[in-house]
Amino acid sequence: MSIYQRIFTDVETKILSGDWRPGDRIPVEHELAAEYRCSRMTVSKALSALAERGMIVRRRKTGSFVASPQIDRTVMDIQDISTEAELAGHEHRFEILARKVERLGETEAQQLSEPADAEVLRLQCLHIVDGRPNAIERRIIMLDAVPRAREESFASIPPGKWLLEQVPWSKAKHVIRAVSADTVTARILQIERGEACLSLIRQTWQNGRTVTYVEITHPGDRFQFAGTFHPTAI
Amino acid sequence: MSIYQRIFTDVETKILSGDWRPGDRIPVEHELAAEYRCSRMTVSKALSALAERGMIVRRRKTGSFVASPQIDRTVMDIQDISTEAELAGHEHRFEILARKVERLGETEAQQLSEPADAEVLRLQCLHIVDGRPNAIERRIIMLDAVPRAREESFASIPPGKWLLEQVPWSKAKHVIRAVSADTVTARILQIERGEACLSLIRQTWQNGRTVTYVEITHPGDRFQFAGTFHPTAI
DNA sequence: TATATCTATTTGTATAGTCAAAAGCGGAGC
DNA sequence: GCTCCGCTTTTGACTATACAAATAGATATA
Repeated sequence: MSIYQRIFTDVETKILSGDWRPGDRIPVEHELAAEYRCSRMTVSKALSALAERGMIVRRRKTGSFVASPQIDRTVMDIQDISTEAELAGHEHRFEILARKVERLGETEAQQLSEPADAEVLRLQCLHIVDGRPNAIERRIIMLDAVPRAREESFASIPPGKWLLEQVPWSKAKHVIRAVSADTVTARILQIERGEACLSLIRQTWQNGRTVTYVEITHPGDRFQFAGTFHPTAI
Repeated sequence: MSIYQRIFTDVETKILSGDWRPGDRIPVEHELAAEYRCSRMTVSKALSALAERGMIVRRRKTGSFVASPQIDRTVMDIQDISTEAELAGHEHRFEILARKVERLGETEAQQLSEPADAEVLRLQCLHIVDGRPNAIERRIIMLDAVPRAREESFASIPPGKWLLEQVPWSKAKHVIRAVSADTVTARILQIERGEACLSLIRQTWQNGRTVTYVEITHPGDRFQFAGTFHPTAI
């Protein structure tokens, strides 16, 4: 393994493990060069690669800092409903419909590839954009991965936003489907039973452990996912 | 603009313009270094960045080559129905339902941000996977961007696959929605009218010019998009 | 003929330096 | 107080060079 790869993965690991938190300053190039007994060029190559991936932010004179965790925006321009809604200039609020701590059932455990008795926080949350129901969020948070969630009421901050601030992101899986609204969903979203809904399932990992699993169901006529992708310039 | 950025964009432009085609060999590092009057390190930095983005492939002793164009697989694991279906081990065939050359209408022109009188090839195509209708593809190909499409019948190769082989990709926009099947769509896909369908719209550009615009409609119960994304290692 | 070995080419990694650009900071002058 | 100037730190770009690793192709050997 080359030196700059070692530096890259060492720094990446410290960030993903939460050892270095967003905003923390990373040792300056000549310090890392001394630590790894290599030239500044080699350190620079590793840090530049991390910066390109958005893991860190570099500024002359002030140094390099751990960036705020966020799902890769080049992947899909959806991550957190409240942020998205506000960016688009809409009024957003939410209601927690249910919140309980329990253990994972057999079927779900298999679905998540997690042990059946794992303790989880189960949340159900309704998002309201511009006064109309916009999405139902059904979420499971693994309590061994995010113990702080046990004390959080989510009264003033939606779960998705809270998690993004708490947990550095390392891997995510998305599934997008079209489904017909069942009776319960239709009632909550104030739509007709059988209407087309867009369902997004996302499972997020940190260092191989599941952090959260969420299914977000939108009324099909009121929502769409959009993203522009291109090979970014240097 | 720095030297390595100039090299990067020069090579990128030659590839995206079709000047250098997939498989073509790129001048070796010392040739480019002489051309740009810089050191080999600088050339190396530019070419490595291109390799990381998947624009070129580098191999010791043999040199660097233009990679085959393909939609960034980290973005979304869908690009071309026939390739996807075959990779997943399904039997795939397709039928061209309509094919005509015409000029862009006012509404559509606005939607695509293209001049209203632009000549286009309009295609409608049904995809059948494992014997069942899987998707309707409604496609517009801009004939000034892809003149070769005028002579192509698409009898033996589906339009999506053909385009991927012809046109290098530079930018794409996706919109995913859930829609209820209208009468025509329902009849073609052999589903009930009003059933939930997953609609994917993709517009692809090359050097700022629209290449193609396509809407693919899947039966909601038979299809989903999935993708795993993580910060890739060096 | 088939296989092993050598050689030349090309990329990959690293060094030790230079100079430049950005930007925070303190002090001089008003 | 405020503005401007120069100092210093840190990153950014680049050079010239060195050696290593991979490997296609030529050559030698069994």
